[in-house]
Amino acid sequence: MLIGELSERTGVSRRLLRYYEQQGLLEPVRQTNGYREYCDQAPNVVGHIRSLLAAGLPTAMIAGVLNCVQGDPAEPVLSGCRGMVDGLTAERARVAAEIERLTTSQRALDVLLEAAIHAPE
DNA sequence: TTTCTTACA
DNA sequence: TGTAAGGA
Repeated sequence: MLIGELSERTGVSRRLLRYYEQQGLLEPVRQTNGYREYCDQAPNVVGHIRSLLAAGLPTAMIAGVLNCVQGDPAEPVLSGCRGMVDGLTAERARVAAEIERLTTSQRALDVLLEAAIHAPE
């Protein structure tokens, strides 16, 4: 299918679809006229890209994960990506650290707000 | 009509 | 990201 159809079926703009290609996330073949030709799995792949992006994964890592993610984006099926586990584990650790940092900020704000409640006008 | 690339707002 | 330009 051409970019227009893929765009309609995924709700992702043509512009963004071309951007995904630039990032190495999608690799459509080119017709003789230069038009991008996407495979039947493209809609699913785009779905995976969106969920992976939502998970906060950097595009560089998404490119790798896409090679072993299949099926409906709602219920991803992973196969043969043991090599990805380390990367994903590291990413999870990064997210956990971020949560800790934010939690610390939240506590600091709570202390301030608590003090504000008792502060005189 | 649809798509392509490049580049600017 | 949207959009315009200039082609195919």
